[in-house]
Amino acid sequence: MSSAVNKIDSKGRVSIPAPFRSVLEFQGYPGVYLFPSFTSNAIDGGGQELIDQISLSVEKMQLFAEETDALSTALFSDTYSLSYDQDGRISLPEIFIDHANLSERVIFVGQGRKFQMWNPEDFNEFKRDAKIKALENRNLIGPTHIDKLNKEVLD
Amino acid sequence: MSSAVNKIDSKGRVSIPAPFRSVLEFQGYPGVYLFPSFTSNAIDGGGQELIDQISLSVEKMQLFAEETDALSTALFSDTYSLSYDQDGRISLPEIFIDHANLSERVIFVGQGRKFQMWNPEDFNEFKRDAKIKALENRNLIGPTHIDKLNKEVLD
DNA sequence: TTGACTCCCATAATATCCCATGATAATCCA
DNA sequence: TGGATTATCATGGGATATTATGGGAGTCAA
Repeated sequence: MSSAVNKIDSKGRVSIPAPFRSVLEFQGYPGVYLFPSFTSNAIDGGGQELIDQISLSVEKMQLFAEETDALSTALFSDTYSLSYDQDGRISLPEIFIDHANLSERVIFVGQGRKFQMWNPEDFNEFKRDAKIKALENRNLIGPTHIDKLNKEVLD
Repeated sequence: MSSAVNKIDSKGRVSIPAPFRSVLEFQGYPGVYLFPSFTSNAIDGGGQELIDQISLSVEKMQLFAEETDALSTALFSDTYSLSYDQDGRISLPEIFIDHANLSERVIFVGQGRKFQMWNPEDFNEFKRDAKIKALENRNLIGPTHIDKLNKEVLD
């Protein structure tokens, strides 16, 4: 839960927000696993638990061996394990910079056991769209004062 | 239900009123979950139960799976879990200050298991409007001396 | 060498801890 | 019962700790 915007400095380093670090350290090791999100221009991150969980669900699909190979290749080939320095900073591999369209600032968005890193502007847009879609959907179910709601939510 | 107006001090701290704290602690942990209200310039607050309620209402919207994920990401990114200090104070993230238009004072309005935080003036206005609407509705049902009632209620 | 990456330290801003105070409410007791 | 003593609470503020960030200096490899 929660989100925080941090700066990418001239050396390409960025601080993992302290609250996120304590969760990661609780899971075992002082570092993060990062991989590009499939569904958006964001980076997914998490600790040991996240990786364990992913490998587990891949293994469960073993019936379809060929697909599983392809899938785990796709999943893990771009996964990096980055340990952060004593100040809690990592330096982002270029592939993530590209994938998430990052430049000066990153927003860290908590999602329970994992988190995402976004270009802040992209995330705002994403957030706006998500709310609009939700409101449109509500409108299908029962007529509401959608203009008013839009205004409230989008402000 | 009760309400209380507390001060935001120079360091940005505000006391959670003691009666509210005892409800929160009863729910499990010495802290609050806060998020911006969908429908007004207020902050919704509560314990664990409140979070469960959010996830529930997201699910109730019957969106497609990706839309559900997107919406909960969007909502949770603005949801903070704040533990208060031994004096029962929290310091408010900037996003809440902005959303609820807060400056010097906050009014805590109890609503059963959850509560809202408002700018006191905004809340008065909201209350006034709500009463007017209620009166207008009554007027639709059967003619009443609405002007007189307005005067009585608003004074 | 140059560039990429560490490790280490400095600093400013913020958050947290801890204690003091005044106000109000609750309790006690002769 | 009424007045005095005790809690509880909101608030202020000093001291300390944490955090994000900048930058110097060292390491290693191409």
